[in-house]
Amino acid sequence: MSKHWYDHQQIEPKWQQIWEEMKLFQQTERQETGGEAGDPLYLLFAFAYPSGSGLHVGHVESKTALDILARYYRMQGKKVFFPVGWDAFGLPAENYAIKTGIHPAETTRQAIDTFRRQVKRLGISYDWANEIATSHPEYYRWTQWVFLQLYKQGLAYRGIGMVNWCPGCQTVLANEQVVEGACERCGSKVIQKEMEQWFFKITEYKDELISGLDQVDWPEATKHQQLNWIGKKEGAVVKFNLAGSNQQIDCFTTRVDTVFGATFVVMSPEKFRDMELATAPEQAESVAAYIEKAFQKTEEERQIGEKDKTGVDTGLKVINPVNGAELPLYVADYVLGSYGTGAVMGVPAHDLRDFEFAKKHGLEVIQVIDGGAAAEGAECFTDYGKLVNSGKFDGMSSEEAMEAIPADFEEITPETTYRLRDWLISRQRYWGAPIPIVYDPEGNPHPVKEEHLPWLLPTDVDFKPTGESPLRSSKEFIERTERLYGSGWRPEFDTMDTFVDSSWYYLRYVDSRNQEALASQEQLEKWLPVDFYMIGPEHIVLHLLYSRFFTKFLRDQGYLKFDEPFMKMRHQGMILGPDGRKMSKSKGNVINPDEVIEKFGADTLRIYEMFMGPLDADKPWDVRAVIGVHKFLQRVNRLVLGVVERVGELSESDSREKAVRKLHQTIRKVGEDLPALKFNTAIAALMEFINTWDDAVKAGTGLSKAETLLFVKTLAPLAPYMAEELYHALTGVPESDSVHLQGWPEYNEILAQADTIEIGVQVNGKLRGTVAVSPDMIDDQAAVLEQAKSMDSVQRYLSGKNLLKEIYVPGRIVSFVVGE
RNA sequence: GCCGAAGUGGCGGAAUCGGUAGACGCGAGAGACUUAAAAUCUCUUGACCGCAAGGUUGUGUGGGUUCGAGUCCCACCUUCGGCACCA
Repeated sequence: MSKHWYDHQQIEPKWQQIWEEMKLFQQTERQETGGEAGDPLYLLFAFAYPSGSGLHVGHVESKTALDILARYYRMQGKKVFFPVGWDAFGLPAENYAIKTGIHPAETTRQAIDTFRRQVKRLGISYDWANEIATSHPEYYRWTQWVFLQLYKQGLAYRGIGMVNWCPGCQTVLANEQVVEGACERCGSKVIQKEMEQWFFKITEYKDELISGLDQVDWPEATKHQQLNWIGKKEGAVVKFNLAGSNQQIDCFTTRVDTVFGATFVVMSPEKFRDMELATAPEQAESVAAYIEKAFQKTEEERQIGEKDKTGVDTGLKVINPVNGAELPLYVADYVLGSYGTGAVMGVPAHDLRDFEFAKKHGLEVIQVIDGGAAAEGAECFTDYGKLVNSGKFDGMSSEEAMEAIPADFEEITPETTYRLRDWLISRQRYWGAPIPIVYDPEGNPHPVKEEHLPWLLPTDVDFKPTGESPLRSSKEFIERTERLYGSGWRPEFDTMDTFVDSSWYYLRYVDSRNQEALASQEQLEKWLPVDFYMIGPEHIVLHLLYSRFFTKFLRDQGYLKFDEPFMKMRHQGMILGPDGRKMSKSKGNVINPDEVIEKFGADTLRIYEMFMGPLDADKPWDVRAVIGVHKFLQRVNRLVLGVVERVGELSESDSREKAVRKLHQTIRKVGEDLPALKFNTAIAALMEFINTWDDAVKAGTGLSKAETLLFVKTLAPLAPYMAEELYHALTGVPESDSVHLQGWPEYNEILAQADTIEIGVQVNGKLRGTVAVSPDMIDDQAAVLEQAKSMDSVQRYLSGKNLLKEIYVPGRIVSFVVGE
């Protein structure tokens, strides 16, 4: 081992401890003691679920990326808020409790301790003073408070919702517990069951959840997914009168231009039941049986049976308002009760599903759109075209007809429909925030009084599945309710979806110890909205939608003054196993960050993960490449310590000038790449610089202490431990000083310029040589062309030919076009 | 099926206001040092032809625009992610 070996096992723990004692990154505490100048900048990492298996290399990637930004912006003089917390409620801890009997609070506490230790070891510069955990009563107290605000405004309501029900275990199952349509525990077939549940009326904000996306800097693909989830569609509702009755069936359609081609109408089983339509005795039995069967179907079966197009004729007739045609009314489960109006007009000639249904049930097909050549021979033509068989609308285009037809019939009105449904938040689970509702002896819900918050999660609970919410088994919970609200009162036994916890945590962070409010106005206004949010791609639909909903709601209640919570957002990609597949225990391809830190150090792990490739891409782990990064850091260490120990003057030479230029170019490049999240190219630039510097040292010269210091500062956000160690070695300042309190180094504009620029010379599009041009003659068109033309390798292709065209794009390319 | 993202050496990837493709790293090969190994250092490394100078070819496929295309346009193929009987 050489004398300049960097021993991470000694150095990293040393600085970790010193930083902790100094409270170096505890922005909030620093503020209280006078604060410091600079623009506030809120950097947010999607808080993690503290799983029992500890920190994953994927966590390391996103935490490190954000940490680099935090450190870089601090050096730029910004006042950075970089908080940390835990999404601590959730199913895994509860399942573990069912298996082992260990209370989820205990396993969660242990898991958080492990995560905290690992994160600190990584050198993440979190502001620990505002650490939160959603399972802490002082946190979920405010989760419950938000629920009560929603309740007061009528946006939290009770309704009928579908749950996965296991008839074997007599219990509700989460979607993850349903494996191929069966209970993962006992293997029974899971059915859908209706239960009274609590909902949040997110649909109240559906339009603003669309328009608000214009305000934010998010990846377009993410916005797209949000839009698809909300699923706004413009169309029309056609009212079909029920023959011999004053009842009407509303059918939503996006293709009202095809209304003359309707040959039947189909209702969803739910809709038919809810409308309580009277069928003739001969059909009543088969219709009832069909509906019964449809409700017994599981989600899985509905999907498997997709192609079937089962259905039953009700015997009832409806009247098409556009032409008075009498059409049969069917009930079929290919029509969804929860979308549109729950009923559709069947236009088999122009809708594939209707076509399949018509084929199966022997229904008429009437073509009303002429697609021209495109429709030739097609049995079912679903594109737009010219209307035919549509009375006075014949000859119109589909687009024209979609305007004209609703304008002409009272029974047809333009209508917009959405895919988004209200948010079902009830969970028949233990490890979550209790829903702050109590029921009087008549069963009417009442909000828990605010003075009774936090409405504590009881601890005397049996976790074993019994078919009921675990909270029912708590004597304390029931006694508490009766004591506070009166005898015969009972609490709501369900807990809230953990997405509720995570929909507002970024608000609590800014004032996490506040006892009087969710957060003070002052702190909210100072930091929010979040400037930059880093989140995994798995959370881009629901978590974001729910958080945006909460933000808009709290704004309307006067607590917030902004519309969107996350102004800029980016996603980290997934780190795959060395085999290129998703890491999992069963595949045995999991990389443990602790082991990497043990062997190579946190700085190596950080830089390796940042160097793997673009942040948002999925990348496989390469065990050997980690060593390459480690070698790079060892070279850095050796070169810097060489400067510390050097005696005598530096000799001026070409290679020294080269190194100095490279230094300034590197500072510029890294300063550009870090805020652009291009960590991989920033590190490549640092490596190039090290190569150039090393060349200079080998040529008997090198860099001065002051120059070396610039480099160490440039390295500091990426390799915080090594940079701190080398900073102290170079300057000899006391331990209470830190490289992480220094300003970002400024580069010298002139030195950062390249001394000569190599420009390619093309003849007929093929590269035939390069010319070296100095920066001061870069715009000298004639001189550069002359120089290029005179080169032998170019002349060879020019002589004896006609020079048709000569092009010089300054600093880029010379291009000659020749002909015979 | 629909929506979205992406296809570049042996590997991870760089270069996208169109302008020298393959930066940086890994791996591989040759060499130096060493009793030997590790570590370190030097050189080579897209493919093909050539002793060399050099040439040809090359960014998923096929067309197109252009002096010039990884980058733009059209059509297609493959992979991954999301949604999925959404009327």
